[in-house]
Amino acid sequence: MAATKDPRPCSIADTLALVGEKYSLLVLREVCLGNGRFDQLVRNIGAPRDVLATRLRRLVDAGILTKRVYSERPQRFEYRPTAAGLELEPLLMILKEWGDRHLRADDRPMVVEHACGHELVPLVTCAACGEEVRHEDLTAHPQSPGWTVSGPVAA
Amino acid sequence: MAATKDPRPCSIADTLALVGEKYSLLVLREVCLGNGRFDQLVRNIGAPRDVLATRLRRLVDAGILTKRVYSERPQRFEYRPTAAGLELEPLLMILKEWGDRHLRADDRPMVVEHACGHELVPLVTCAACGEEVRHEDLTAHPQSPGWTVSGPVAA
DNA sequence: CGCCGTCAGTTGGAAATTCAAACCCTCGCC
DNA sequence: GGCGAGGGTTTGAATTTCCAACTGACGGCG
Repeated sequence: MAATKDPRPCSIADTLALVGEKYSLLVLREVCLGNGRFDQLVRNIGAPRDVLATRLRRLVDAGILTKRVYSERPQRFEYRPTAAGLELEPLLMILKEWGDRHLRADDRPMVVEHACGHELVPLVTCAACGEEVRHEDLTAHPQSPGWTVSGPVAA
Repeated sequence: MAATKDPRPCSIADTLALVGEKYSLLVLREVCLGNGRFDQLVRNIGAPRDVLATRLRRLVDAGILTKRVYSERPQRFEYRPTAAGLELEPLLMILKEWGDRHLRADDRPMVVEHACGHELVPLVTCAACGEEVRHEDLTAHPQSPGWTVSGPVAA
């Protein structure tokens, strides 16, 4: 799990170090759906119980989930997303949208409805101008020397 | 890698099966930055060469990357994102934004500029109404029986 | 009380992956 | 001929994953 050499310093990599392991984002999915109990997670995700236990510890440590007691005697727990965890939900929506479009043929296993009454189609926009983000409109500026980018990728 | 039992059918899981393995999204990052050559990828990502080779094959098979010859004699290759690959770039922006906000203290290693002249702050919005997506505004509707959701997660 | 069932994990050992370094092959260049 | 770059593959050891079984604290039932 240690970094091999010294790769590009990057917040994407840092975030993935927390939520990029197998099953972690599926845990977040279930927890966002309100299915936060251990056995529900095992069933809905299909992960081995030990791996799941490890992931849950990590996500709680990272401040993405909290472990709450929903019943003393018998003691029973439930995992819920923190505010920081909920901020990752858009990630799930984009993964879902991509999968629906590219991997499925009109048999979407889940439909998400937005409060406005329409089915949610998530769009990533620029907070400053409101435009949808397109690759050609982006320019990356590395802040540390030595970590260059090779310019825009033309079609 | 086989699914343990039969977990919830889900496009999020399907998409993660393609891009959720270790390093895959970092490959996409580099390729979107224009650093598509094998040795660049090894250096910038810090992945073992063999694992990287495996990931690249998988991403090409999935239609997320293409392998192009940029020089015959000596034969040299370069990986580039396909249209489908570029559609995953917003994912990277959200991971970056989350990491910048939660994992860093004003030492962002990369700044992305949008064509509008401002630094990019990605926002996920509803295509129908334009509003920013908030957890409380979403309702999930599973399409297959047996895969319930336990209702909204209150604060 | 004795037994069964649920929930939330832990344990143990075999199987699959990852890691790191070394190696290979094709070329261009001097 | 030797060196170096680019783009991988091979090898063997170190980690992780997987799976099934087990634990332990209860609650309920007869």
